[in-house]
Amino acid sequence: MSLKIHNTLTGKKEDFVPIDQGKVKIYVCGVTVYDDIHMGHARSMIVFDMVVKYLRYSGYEVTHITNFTDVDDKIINRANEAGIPPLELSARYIREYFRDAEALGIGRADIYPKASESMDDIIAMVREIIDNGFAYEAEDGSVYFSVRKVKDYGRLTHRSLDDMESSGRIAEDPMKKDQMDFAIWKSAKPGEISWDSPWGKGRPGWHIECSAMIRSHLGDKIDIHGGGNDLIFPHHENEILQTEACTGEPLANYWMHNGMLQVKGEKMSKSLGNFFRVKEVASKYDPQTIRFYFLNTHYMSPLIYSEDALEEASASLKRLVNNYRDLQSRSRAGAAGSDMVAETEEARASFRESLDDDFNSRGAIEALFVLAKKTNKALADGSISSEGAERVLSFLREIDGMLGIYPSEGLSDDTLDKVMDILIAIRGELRKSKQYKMADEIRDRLADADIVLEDTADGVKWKRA
RNA sequence: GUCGGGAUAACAUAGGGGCCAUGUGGUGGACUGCAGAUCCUCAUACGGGAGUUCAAAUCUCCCUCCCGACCCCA
Repeated sequence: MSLKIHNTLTGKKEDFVPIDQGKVKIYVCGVTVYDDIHMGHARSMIVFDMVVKYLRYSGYEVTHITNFTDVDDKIINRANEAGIPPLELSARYIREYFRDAEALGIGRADIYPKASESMDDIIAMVREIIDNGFAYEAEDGSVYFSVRKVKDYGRLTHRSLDDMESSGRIAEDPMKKDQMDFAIWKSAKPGEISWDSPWGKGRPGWHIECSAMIRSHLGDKIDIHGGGNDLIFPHHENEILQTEACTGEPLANYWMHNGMLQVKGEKMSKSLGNFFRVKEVASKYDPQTIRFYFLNTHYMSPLIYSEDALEEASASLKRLVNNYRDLQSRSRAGAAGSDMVAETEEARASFRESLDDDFNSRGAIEALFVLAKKTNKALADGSISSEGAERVLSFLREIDGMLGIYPSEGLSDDTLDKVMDILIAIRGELRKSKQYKMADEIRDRLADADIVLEDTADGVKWKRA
């Protein structure tokens, strides 16, 4: 069984073969930091977080890089409105990004390069592209990539240059030799943030930063390049051209693109104004629920965002969490019974098989529900041993390193166990003497403290809410 | 228009030639002082049309519709 990845470049699912055995170099496009991130960004972040974690789980040594675009028109405009320097604005939203990422349980990338701090690499690359004859300096000091110089434009987009040119809505730019040419260096307008370059003061075009940062941090060629599918054209297409203009080699072997989050059938985006900030959503739903919501569907599928959908995710996840809590309760009980080896191994195999199949997290979660059904049954008839419960729990913790959907806090608080034993015993006496009012009050007040008491045929059980 | 991804029960989603898919919600039971959880049970499916096949939700072809990309975007 081996990992398969849907490659946008070929449009097919392919066996994953890394450049260096046992190692993976992955670059995931980050965000332009001029505002808080929204749920669409969250989807991409959670998806690739799962991808990176699964690669590591599978034994690969992964180097993961995600960039920040911190120099750009929108940042400049926002900064002007706010009356602060652009890099101060972007620095602020980088801080907010990390705050939100943490709230979503996103693991840290190895490096987070910024455009503003990669200027030497960028300028060197622009110069190299010019030297190799793929770009030209315009009268105003901007540098444009000459798309007609490459023979196979559109490999990722699966369209020919002529197709695109005839359908494009590109504003006429007198500086360009061909209207499909794109800026890799933009000359500065008066008073605008800029860096010195051989072509005068200016700043990088949007696509060049990724090409330059990948090259300086990961080398000429990487294994996986990821991002939202809205980046396929022109961003990723152009990254390919820029890098190849220097190296003569393909930039990445596998291109992965996540599907868009939609609101009422329309893409969630800043420009449409239909976005929900991670901050708002994270204040109402815990990170586990948000992660479950996104991972409960394949990363490439479109997903329609709604509060109802999150509520449903919350209800669904509760089933898994209840099962997890019940297993913890059984594990504490010191009971005899099945060791659950077969069930756990079956679930692990099924889980891995799904993720190996183009990171099908939905299928992996389905395996968890199947396992929960089996263990619930065993819990209901008391046929699972404490060791068995612990075995299942340990498996769930193992895979949760990737999914991040189970409760994060530990439950092995001996003191709490003892206190609960006492409370349950006292409440039992009350119930025996039919003092239900008092018994219920104990239960209600424990609920306020996020501890759930359940009266079952096998005695009283408790778990955290 | 050109490219890409889709259409699966009430809803949200997996699957991808034959075998009881998963969850939410709904039905009826079991358990139960109540509540909750859990178990059992039932119902509702593969956009439309041709074809291939012993067998199609799954393969092929055609059609319809939806979303996205083609200016910025995760």
